[in-house]
Amino acid sequence: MARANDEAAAALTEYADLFALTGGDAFRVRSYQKAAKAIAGFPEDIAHADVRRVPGVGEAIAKKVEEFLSRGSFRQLDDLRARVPDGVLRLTRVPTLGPKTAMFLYQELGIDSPAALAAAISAGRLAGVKGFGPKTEANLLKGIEQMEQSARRVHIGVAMALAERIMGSLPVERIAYAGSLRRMRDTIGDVDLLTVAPPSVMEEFRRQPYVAEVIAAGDKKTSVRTTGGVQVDLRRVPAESWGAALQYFTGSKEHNVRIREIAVKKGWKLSEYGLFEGERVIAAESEEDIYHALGMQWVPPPLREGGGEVSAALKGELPELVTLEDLQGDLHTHTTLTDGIASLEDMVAAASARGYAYYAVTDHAPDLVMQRMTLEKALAQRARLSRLQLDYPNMRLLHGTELNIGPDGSVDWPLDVLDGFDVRVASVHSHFTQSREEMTRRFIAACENPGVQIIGHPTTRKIGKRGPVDADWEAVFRVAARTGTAMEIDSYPDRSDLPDDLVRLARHHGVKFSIDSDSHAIPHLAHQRFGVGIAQRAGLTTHDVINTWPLDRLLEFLKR
DNA sequence: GCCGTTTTCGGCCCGACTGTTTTCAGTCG
Repeated sequence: MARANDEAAAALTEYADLFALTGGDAFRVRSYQKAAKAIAGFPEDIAHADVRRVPGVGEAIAKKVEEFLSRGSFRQLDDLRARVPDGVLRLTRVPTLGPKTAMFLYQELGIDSPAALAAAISAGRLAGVKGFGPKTEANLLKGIEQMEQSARRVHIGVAMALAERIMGSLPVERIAYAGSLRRMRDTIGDVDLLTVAPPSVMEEFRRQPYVAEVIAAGDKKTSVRTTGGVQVDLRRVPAESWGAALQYFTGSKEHNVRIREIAVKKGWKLSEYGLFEGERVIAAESEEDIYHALGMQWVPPPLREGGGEVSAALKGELPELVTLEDLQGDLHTHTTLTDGIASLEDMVAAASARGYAYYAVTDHAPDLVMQRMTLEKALAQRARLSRLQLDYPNMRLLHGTELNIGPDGSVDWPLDVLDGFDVRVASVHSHFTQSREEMTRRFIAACENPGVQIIGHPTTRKIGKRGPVDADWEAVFRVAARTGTAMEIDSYPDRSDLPDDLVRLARHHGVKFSIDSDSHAIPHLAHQRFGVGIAQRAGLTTHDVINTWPLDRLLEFLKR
């Protein structure tokens, strides 16, 4: 993972936001945003490649990025940071609150953070202020509350990239992540790392450029807050206790309580140093040995949530969970034809390098007006794809589309046009606030449409930004099962959608799933691993996941 | 600030929704 890309992209995005706040030209704002997106999605590490080769990066942005790479910031960014308090930037993270409003609140009322805004609304200071009626105030308060709830936690994409960066930065014999990250939870509070290394690793860790603040510094455990605001705990463990430490620090707490009870019943003791009978070590070096010694199957980390997995493992009845290697392809991806940033040819080449048996290109359909799709463009893409197929004898290219489920449940194209696509994903992209009844009717109508095969990112949540839509999911899943409509597990980490509780519910009703990346750039193809984590936590097997199936069986299913 | 079989200037994704307004600004996807 090219981390320099992500950091440079983050700096440019921050600059774009600050530039917008200070009244900068909107087209330039867009240029910075576009360049940031392109840099984040650029397959090569820009620390070692010329950033001018990234589309959307010209001389001016290249200079900024180069300065950023050499010293962690650039002059124009420093200037704007000095002019706009950090809290004002955070104001724009409140849903429905954009740059204009944020700057107005700051300059006219001295409101310089979401917390200050909440206090001002509660104190009635916004009453009578032009543009702030009762509904706006209520919406803002709700948005701030949502933000505060999700603050301090990051989605798995951020946590995983950070963990992998840290692991790569320390020259140690052994290092691994534990905690909720290893359990592949969709949000992570702090990152737990275990290492086998000499004590000097702690000082080396504290000196790394991503460390903003040292919270605790010992020779067994060091805690820091990173520049991104995430807390990271690094623990040194003895090599002979590696498995016990991994087990202990992976959790969950509920899971570990159950495991320790079993040990105690046998007259043993389980700690982060091992499984002991008195002084005698029964197992400690490997996690598998510990579980086996306790008379149970090794439990895959995503299942370790205290939800019946321990009794299942004792009976030897854990499901054979779907794995990343089981996936034969990806059924939801984009290209530059709509909002992707890599060409059809490049995306297909990257998919082939991942060894897929099949790969679907599903650019947006016309109803999402901003994407400027037309039937002519879609058909031209189909022709391009079939020519491209000749170069990939081992991978079947599927021409698909991501339809837009309108407020009434209808989709972009009539049935005869839909029939021409191999893969039809349909997703909600607007009207998120419909009532439960309307939303339920909307999804049911989409499931009953014979032209729809897969419901994309069903709840449409964006972690830390937007909650899930409200629907009677049980009713939707019943119809999906009856009509053979698959639910997507969208692996894009800020979506992680469906969430695992709804996956369990859907599976209970007999629904099948498609674990897709929803890629808009080449590196996104690797996000499928996050979707597999959700599927594992929900107990899915290859039986449940249509894109683990061989092509023939998949196509048969998609015929409905 | 980027880009160019509309090419070195003048465009740049565009329409809809929301809450407020009494004709529209701001935000979003």
